[in-house]
Amino acid sequence: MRPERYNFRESERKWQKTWSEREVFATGKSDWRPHYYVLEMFPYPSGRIHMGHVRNYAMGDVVARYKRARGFNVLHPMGWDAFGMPAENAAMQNSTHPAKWTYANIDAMRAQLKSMGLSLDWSREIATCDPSYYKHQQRLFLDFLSAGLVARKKSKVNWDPVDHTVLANEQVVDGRGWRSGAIVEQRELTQWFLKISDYSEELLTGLDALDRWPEKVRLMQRNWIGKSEGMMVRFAIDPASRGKLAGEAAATELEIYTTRPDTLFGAKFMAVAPDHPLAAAAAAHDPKLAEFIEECRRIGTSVAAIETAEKKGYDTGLRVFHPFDANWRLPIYVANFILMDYGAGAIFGCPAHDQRDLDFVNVYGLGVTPVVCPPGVDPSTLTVGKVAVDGDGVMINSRFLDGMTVESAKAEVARRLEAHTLGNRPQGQRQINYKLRDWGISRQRYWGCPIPIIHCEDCGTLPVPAADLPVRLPDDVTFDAPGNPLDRHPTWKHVACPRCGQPARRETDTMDTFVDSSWYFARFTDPWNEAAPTTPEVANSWLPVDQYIGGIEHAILHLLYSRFFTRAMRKCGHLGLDEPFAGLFTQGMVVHETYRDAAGQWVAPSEVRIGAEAGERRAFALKGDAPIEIGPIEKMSKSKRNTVDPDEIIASYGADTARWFMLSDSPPDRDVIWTEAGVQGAYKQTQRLWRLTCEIERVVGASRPGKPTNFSPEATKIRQIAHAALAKIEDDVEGLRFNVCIATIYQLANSLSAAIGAIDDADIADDLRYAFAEAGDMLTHAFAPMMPHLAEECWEALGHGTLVAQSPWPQIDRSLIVATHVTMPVQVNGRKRADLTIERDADAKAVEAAALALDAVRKALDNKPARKVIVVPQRIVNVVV
RNA sequence: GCGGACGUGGCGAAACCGGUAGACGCAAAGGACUUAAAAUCCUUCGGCCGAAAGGCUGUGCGGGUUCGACCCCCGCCGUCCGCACCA
Repeated sequence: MRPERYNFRESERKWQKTWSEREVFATGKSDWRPHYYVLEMFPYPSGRIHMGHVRNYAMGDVVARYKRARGFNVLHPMGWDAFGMPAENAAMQNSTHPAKWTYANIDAMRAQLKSMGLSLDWSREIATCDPSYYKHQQRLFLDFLSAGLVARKKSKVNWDPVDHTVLANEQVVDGRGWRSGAIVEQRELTQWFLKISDYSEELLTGLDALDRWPEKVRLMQRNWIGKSEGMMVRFAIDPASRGKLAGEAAATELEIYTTRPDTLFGAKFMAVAPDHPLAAAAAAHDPKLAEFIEECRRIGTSVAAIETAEKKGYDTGLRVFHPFDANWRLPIYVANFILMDYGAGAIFGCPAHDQRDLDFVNVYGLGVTPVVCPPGVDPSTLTVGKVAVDGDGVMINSRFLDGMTVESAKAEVARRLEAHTLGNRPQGQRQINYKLRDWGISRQRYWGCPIPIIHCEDCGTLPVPAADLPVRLPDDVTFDAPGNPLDRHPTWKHVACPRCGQPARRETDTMDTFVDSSWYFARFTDPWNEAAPTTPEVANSWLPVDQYIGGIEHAILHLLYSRFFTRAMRKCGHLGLDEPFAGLFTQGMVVHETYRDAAGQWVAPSEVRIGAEAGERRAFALKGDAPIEIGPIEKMSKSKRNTVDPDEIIASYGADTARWFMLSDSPPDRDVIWTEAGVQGAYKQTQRLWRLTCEIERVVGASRPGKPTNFSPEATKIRQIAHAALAKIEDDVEGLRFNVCIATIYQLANSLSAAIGAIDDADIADDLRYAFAEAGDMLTHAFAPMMPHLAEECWEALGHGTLVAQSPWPQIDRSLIVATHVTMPVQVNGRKRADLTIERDADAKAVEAAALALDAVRKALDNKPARKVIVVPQRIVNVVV
């Protein structure tokens, strides 16, 4: 006799051991079967896995196990995104070494992941902080350098004056450093850049082919790349106004960028960015202007300030000539809303058709002339008040452009300005601009990949010779002072110049951690290669990743950087493809109710008892029974203490239950609400499936019958149910609709339960026993990707000597699914009145006649003749009176 | 401000191409078994009328197209997300 209850503790341990001993999930290196690469975004080793990880990895594991059953050679690896600031923060707080802290966390999290029973190939495990990984990253950096994909340039950065380090934009909150609380300064620092903007156009057009990516992510990347088509136009500066400028070499012209050359006759002013060279030149003789520029700089960083800042400007006194009218002069302002690093850092202002320009003009009273008249508006009555006019229309007040459409006016202005010369060059030139900036990767941090560069006073900036890689992080560093420990290390940075041998200085900046995660998916394809980052023919055989799964928060940064890296690696011969991820799925978050006590302090779910009072849900403290306020459902976070520890769930209910609950109910791309009742429900289902399997085993008996040649109607019915359900489950898993898939599994289980209840136990015929055995196998296969431990236990109970994890997906007999008869609803005037069961291939005439003959239909018609009968074969009949 | 997504029972949701709205699950109510509890099993479960059969109504709101609309079109309302002085 099988035990009544399924003991998850015993079974999960047993099957995990079996899988590991038999190396069931190690990916064969020489395997003729088609490849399938499924990958979940690898975790940062913070110390503990959280429910978001459980959800993410449960989904990936369903795909991996399913594809393995479908006959693919599946690659499903795991690693650690192990560099980053938390390790340094921990080092400062607990005086432990970042490496020690990180590797201890990795050990703890690996054990947690293993307790989930994931079908991972642990032999390929990598950690980005390991020299065996970052040595190849340094090699990639040097290859990119030789390929012209690396630049060293000055740029503005967020500088925290207390912590002495650069901060990422995300780490600046309301103009202050997130850790120190100090007001962040804008500093010019020389930084290393990866030239992602070389690929702006390719990264943009490449999105079109990523048809298995969420449209939302593609759109976000499109907006981020921010392509715009416009013109660079040079305006001559009126010599009479140039006295304002300093020096003999003073500028004679001003170049601007515009996407609206058609509105040139609506121009009222010119504006340059506060850090534009012309602004600096004009400020040299104008202390008030210098002060204005300084003020703009101070406000510059804070997002909040930008939102509320009014449009402000300062008239330099300089004047330019309108390109189409030598008698038309326009003033040059320095304005706080012009960005230096976009376009030319200067614009011409057309207030009628640009909201910002209009706001500006309304402050300084420079006037408004509309030049585009929207359709259906009388030009003589057109006025512009507080809202600029955008959109299409007909050109007015624009001399030779009058009457043209916006589009043809743009073309006409472009044609004329390209033909017209200023100096010896065309006055205007069509140009495409992108918002995408080059990627600054320098970080003044210890716990990151060292940039393999040596600075020599005589020879300049030199790459570390390949033979000297890796540039290893020194172990003996201190974190007792702010700033970069590498920079103040007594010896590490002092090296001999690889060219002249004189004393030189090592680069002490390390790489942004996003570099580490930009190519790990490629490393997984051959992590044993010590000589090179990839083995191209192996990498090319696995990549692109067939299914990548992770959070939407990486929609831009990580997913864009990886797309760039793949192209850069292709250029250097490490890969032979463009796109790293053929399929992308972004899963929703795990959310939970929040709780607060009377004092307003957050209370953890584990400290709360949920009860009912007067029919309403109420919460009480486990200790003392004080009432607890139930707050809104929010993303699980430590600060609100609404987290649930996966370890505790796995200990109380088992990994299968945790996985099953994460996959059921909510669509995978939406948030899932974690509830105690939901977990308990999932747990009940594991027991129910186990009981059902035991019953099937009892019906089937000790020896399985062979496949009979004929099946009784009862046996056929069971086979139809099982085959049809499995076919639907295939579709659901392929479409990543796990919640629907689970509903179908429930339906199958319910049907089989009912069928068993209906049979007469006395004498069970072989064909029925066969049908139940087959249905039991199919049911087990159906839930095996979600609850793999229970599935192994059931598989064994059903009399198999093999592992379900290594068994092929059952063959579906499609002829069983197509029934001979169909039942279709019959509507009268769009309202359902009856069901009609008829031969599947009955022709429309026969269906119509049968439908009209139904009592319920005749009654609904009430002797009135049918005006029209619509028959959709195998779907529906609608009788119109 | 710009862009996008979503809105279906008490709750999570399903409905794949315009064809039976609410599959499946949770919660709830009633019952069986039990000394009792847990576990398990059975029944009911969008709203209104009705003992039932059945009828009417119903997918955020208002229109439209269609034999037929959760689905398509137009106009609103609400929620969430992303971007944001990008010329």
